[in-house]
Amino acid sequence: MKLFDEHNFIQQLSIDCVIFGYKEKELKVLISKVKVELDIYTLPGGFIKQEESIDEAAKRILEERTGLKDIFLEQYRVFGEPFRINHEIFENINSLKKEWLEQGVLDENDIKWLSKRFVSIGYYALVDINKVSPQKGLFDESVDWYNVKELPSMIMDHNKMVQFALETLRLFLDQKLIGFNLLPETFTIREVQELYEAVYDKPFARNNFQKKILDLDVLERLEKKFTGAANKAPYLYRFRN
Amino acid sequence: MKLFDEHNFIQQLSIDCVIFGYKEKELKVLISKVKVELDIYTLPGGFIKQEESIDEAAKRILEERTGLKDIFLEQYRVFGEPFRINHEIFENINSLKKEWLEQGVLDENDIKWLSKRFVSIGYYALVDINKVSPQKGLFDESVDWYNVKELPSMIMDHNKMVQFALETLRLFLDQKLIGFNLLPETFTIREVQELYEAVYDKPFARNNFQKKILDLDVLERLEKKFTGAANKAPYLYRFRN
DNA sequence: GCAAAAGTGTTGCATCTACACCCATGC
DNA sequence: GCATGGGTGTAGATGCAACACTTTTGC
Repeated sequence: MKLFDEHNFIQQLSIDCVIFGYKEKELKVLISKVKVELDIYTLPGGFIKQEESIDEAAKRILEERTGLKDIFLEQYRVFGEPFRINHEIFENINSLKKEWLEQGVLDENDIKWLSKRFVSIGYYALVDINKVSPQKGLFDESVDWYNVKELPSMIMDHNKMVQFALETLRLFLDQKLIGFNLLPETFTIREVQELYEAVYDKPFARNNFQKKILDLDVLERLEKKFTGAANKAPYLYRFRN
Repeated sequence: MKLFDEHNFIQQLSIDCVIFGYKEKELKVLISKVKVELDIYTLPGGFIKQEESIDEAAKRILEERTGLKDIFLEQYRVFGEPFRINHEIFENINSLKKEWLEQGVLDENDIKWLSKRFVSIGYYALVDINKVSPQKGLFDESVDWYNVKELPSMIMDHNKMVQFALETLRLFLDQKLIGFNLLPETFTIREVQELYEAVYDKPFARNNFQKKILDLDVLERLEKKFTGAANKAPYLYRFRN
């Protein structure tokens, strides 16, 4: 089955997404395990159709893996070293290649197409992890969330891609107030603080943080949240757009 | 003469450079006028060879037009709308196309190659304008410096590309101390201030600016510069790396 | 001396940080 | 009452902007 060719997609150009989620005080990244006997991990990625913009392509790729539309998503850097070739997948696993060919998942032209050098546009996305049920792609054995501090070793420069994405996230978290994309609809200030601490990997002073966030004047105070714990109930907040 | 094909270059992917220079209190951009009867202007650009990284490609393109090596040069954004096709050049100027074909500058395959949709990686460069003698590319009638505030209307989204490059420059001028790349080897504080005023298009308070720049502790004070003017001679400074 | 521009110092305001204190809740 | 965590207030430090003043130069 001919999946890829230059009439449908732009050749040698891909998009890879660093999808950030947040849960249990940990910043997490969505990573695919490729369906091969070796343990090969990659960022969710895809290609650009001839008739769509790169932003639309990134949106499509994201929707395929997360089921979500209308997500915060932005390009942050291009990765274009000449060694960016999928050696790991398309050279060292001939048995699998054979299987794919036999099952008609791919044909020889697809393999050739995929084996070229790729320049990849890095996008990063911020999602509410509770709304996502990760979807496997064509080549995926599984798709899972990993703590950004304990990532598996991925193909090519994908680990470096996450590093750059994290730096971009840190740069803009405050500046553009994008962090709320990682939280559920309502949340307490402490939860915001714990998110910030996960992103920057450092503690913040509780009271000053509270003041700083409230002074931004972007949160709407709702009712109190009774946790059952032996202390004052914190207020819930909602992000005003 | 077959110039372009997918064995030498990556298809449908280009690099466009916003080359900033500074002279006479004006921030300038290097722009090509294309060798056609109409007035068509473009940013200097080029393609990526199969064996080189995108940074190397950008460096090569920059060197071709400016003759300079070791220049500050960084990617800043990818432009990937599906309408990014060279209509202006390759559809509305059939007479010229004929000429090129007859003279053997290009062949039909090259025209086809160039007529596709291109995704373009935007790079911006900062150069000492005095060291540059702009070189014409293959399709250029002329290459000149234009005040960033009075640019001609360029093809496709090239004006927008300059706008984004300028925003990136403004973001990093202070943060990364890259402004000194636009100045000659030695300069006065006033010259630095005038550069900043040109970039941000707003005035700065003289004495506070001086303090701020010197407090950065990156300048080395040299001898005084006697201008012949009826006032105190300013010191010259050199940027310490 | 005087005008012009360089260089330095000072004061006030806004912002950030550290510390202190009171409030609500369950046991 | 007491431990726990939420919420608010205040003093000190730091950084930036506005203003004032002195210095050097050529006429």
